[in-house]
Amino acid sequence: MRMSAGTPRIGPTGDTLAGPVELDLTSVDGERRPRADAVRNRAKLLDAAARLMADCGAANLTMDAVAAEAEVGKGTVFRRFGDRNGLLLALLDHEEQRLQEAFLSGPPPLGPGAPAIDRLRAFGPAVMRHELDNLELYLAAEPPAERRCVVPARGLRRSHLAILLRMTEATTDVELAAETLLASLDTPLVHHLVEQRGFSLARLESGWQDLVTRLATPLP
Amino acid sequence: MRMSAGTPRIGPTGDTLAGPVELDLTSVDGERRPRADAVRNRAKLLDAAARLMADCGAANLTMDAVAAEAEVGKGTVFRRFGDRNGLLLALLDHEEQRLQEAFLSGPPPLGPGAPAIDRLRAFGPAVMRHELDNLELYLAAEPPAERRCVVPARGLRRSHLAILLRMTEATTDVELAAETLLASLDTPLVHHLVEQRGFSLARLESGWQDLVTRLATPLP
DNA sequence: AAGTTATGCGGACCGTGGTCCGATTAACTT
DNA sequence: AAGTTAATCGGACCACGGTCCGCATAACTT
Repeated sequence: MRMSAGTPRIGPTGDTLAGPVELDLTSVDGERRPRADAVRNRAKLLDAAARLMADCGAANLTMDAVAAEAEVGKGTVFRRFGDRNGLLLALLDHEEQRLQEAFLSGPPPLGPGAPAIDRLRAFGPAVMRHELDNLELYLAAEPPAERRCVVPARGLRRSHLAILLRMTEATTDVELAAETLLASLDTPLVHHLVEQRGFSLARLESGWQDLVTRLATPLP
Repeated sequence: MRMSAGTPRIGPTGDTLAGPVELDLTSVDGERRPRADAVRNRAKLLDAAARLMADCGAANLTMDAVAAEAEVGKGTVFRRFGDRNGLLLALLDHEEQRLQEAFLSGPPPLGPGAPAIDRLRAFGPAVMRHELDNLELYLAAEPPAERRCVVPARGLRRSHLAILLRMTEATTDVELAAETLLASLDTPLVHHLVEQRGFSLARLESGWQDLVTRLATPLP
């Protein structure tokens, strides 16, 4: 459905020697350096999207409108981001990176420096808070069923959890436990619990702590 | 968004006595008995939808096509089911009921008669198997983010889990634990684990058992 | 049986997501 | 500097989900 990607790639580029060093920089695997207008347009589009999002809310963010606001053809939007969801995901990326920094290299107990179990305990609340802070975006960018589990951000969270779990004395199937933890942080779920069912954030957080404890403690 | 439902309802029906008994049957709360052609069309639509689903797959199930196949106007489809998702949900309903019967009144250990902990242990595998059996439908009928947690089927599963959990010696926040369990059975998640990540069903099942055990066992 | 009402019907209509292909132009070659 | 190539651009185009409103008719009233 998406691009054949089967271009033979028998290099008729500068090849053997011509633009040697920087070619390594831009093309790790034979990729092409993107054209100047392409990156310019990408930036314009993201900017326009963010602006419209702020003004009209995510629901009214139409692809046509983004294209118009960015003064760019509609086709360009789809070329750059694949589909509406891709655009939203790209927007989300920025926020997500801040979260990632926090648990990859931020201060303990979330970041490195604290015992794994404490980092695990801190992870849930951090994610919940982060997602509730950027709720609209996270809800709007929710991918459709099949792709939901494959979104890169999820992958990172997943392996982070798995690594931490493995450092505890847990006897469980670590991979699965990570999935379980991940699932319990699902944005729409958390949102629903807080908004429609009246769970306090504190309750959710202590629920998370409890879950972590139970998963990281060997059964008697 | 859906019907005002504010009709005053000062009963100009047969009222005080005319069609007394069956009126109670059809109108529990003053509701109107649906018109004959309405129920006929509803049936025709569900039938047509099922047929198309079997033939072309869920992805190609367009509302126009269903209307045409049922020899009915397009408006009727939307009137009856609200939106595409409503139609899918209605289709799903039938299968879901079979599952519900199984854990509400079927044979133990899934149904009543076995200790709560065993029923809990049996619940996960039953749901997973059921959803994987009707995978296409369950995936297609996945509601969009906001409504996902509110779908009736989910409510029933939730309270069932909560009730069983309360019957064990669990010390946890039962409501939350039920949500966690529910989340770990999410159809797209299970599907993804099995298909893309190569988890065996057996592994998922024993993962479920483990999770139940940990949630239903008091912490030391 | 005929009249009245309000419920359901149907298909023209609209907005939006997504595709396609000819014109355009950046990057590389000579 | 001019030419070549291949990727980008852009907007006309399409399909599908969802709405609307005048018409038909089932169910109730007399």
